[in-house]
Formats: sequence, C-alpha cells, structure tokens
Amino acid sequence: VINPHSKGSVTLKVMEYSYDDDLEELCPVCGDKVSGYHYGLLTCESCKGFFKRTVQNNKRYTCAENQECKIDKTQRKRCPFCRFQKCLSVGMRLEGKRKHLLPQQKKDTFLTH
DNA sequence: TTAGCCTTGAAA
DNA sequence: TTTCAAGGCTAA
Repeated sequence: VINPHSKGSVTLKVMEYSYDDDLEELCPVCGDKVSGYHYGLLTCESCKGFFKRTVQNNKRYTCAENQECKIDKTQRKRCPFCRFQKCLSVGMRLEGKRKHLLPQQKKDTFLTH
C-alpha cells in the first residue's frame, strides 16, 4: 500500500495472510497435531504408534457398540476397533516396512500452503 | 496400552 | 551429508 501522505518516501505494507482456519495440520483420525507422514499420510504420533502396534502384533479389537464410535483426541482410547477402522478408512497402509521396499516418490501430495 | 521421544537407515 | 519415516523404547 502506498501511503498517500508521505512525500518522497513510499511505505509498503505487507499483508500477512493468516489462514489459521484450515491449515491441515490435524490428524485425519483423531484430530490431534500431526507429526509427519506415517503409513502413507500425515497423522499424529499417537495414531502412528497405535497403527504400528496393531499391525505388528496382529491386534484384533472388537467394538462394544455399533462400530460407529466417533474418534477424537479424547475418545480415541475408548474404542481401538473404531480407531483402527478409521485409520484404514482415511488411507493408512503398511506399505513401507523398513529394511526394504522403495518409498519411491509419494510426492503426489504436497503441502502447498 | 498409550503416546512422546529416540535410533536407524534408505533415499535424495 | 541431510532428511525423515519406520521401528524401538519406556514413563505413566
């Protein structure tokens, strides 16, 4: 913005845009803060660990309700079954067992903010 | 069992 | 050499 009141000088005002609203930084599973890519997508540290444990030890859970439990940061512990279901539904996959397999370029998803 | 921090190793 | 996600570790 050019200040019309300044004579010889020009003041430039930089508009700092804050899209605080939807800056996808939340785990698609529980809404916690993401810590990076885990099993294919951005998730939080806890869901990463949960998914890992579940897969590694072949955990089998059962839902006490109708397998429709809402998963959020405070209820995620409540129903592992629904939590795992959600992990799968949002796209978590165990396609990167360490020690082999090429992660190739999964650069299809950017963080173009 | 959960979840945050740490180690590791393949890819860039 | 740096990056960063998989897997390890462990306090609570």
